[in-house]
Amino acid sequence: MGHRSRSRHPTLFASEAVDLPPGFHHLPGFYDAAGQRSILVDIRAVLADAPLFQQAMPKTGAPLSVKMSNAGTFGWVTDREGGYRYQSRHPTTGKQWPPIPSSLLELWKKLTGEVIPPNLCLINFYDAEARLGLHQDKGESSLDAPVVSVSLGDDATFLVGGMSRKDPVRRLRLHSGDVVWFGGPARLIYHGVEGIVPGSSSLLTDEGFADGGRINLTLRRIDRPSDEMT
DNA sequence: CAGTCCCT
DNA sequence: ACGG
Repeated sequence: MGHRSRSRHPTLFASEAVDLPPGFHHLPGFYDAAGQRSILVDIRAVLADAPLFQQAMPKTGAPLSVKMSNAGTFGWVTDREGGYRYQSRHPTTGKQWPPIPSSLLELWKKLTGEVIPPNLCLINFYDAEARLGLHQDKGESSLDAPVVSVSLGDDATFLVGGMSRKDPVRRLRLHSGDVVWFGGPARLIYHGVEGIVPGSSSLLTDEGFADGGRINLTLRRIDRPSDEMT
């Protein structure tokens, strides 16, 4: 530790200053190590009650590589027969989703200033092979409310597009403890996850997730469940 | 169209 | 571009 070796290469600063779309916010290092562990403990308890499960695309039945679960009044669910929808019960256990941990409700209020709390927390688990193609978070009735996202565990290459599928896409490296949120003009922006960097964080393995990986939490507000939304 | 596959 |  004898000398300062931090790079001050100008292009590094330039790449950090990537201009993101209006309404899209990246807060690197929002949670310190203790804060990350605290949320992960909450999520581990949620998952004990509402285990991760494999979802599938509407009509084709193509499986999603990201394993998911939910907390809140509603959860995001998709399968071949029913398509994208919000429902109050876990598809395999039949139980209602556990409540959203208070730490995440506080984050939502602190960040967005929204008076109405989120009622859906989607839990996404990425193993070494998991990806999530470019998509829009639509279907929610409340497009006024933003989407808030917390990254835990391994780094991810996040894709930030535009309002059209063919708009140019930026890559954004997300680290454990980062928070991203988007609303207003960015609420329907195309986004996705190109992949993770396996083994880049020890948070999950330290907290008992044997194989590591990445957990992402997304908070939203929806007004009602739905049978299908494409 | 939150999927996979294949091509310039 | 595809098929569902």
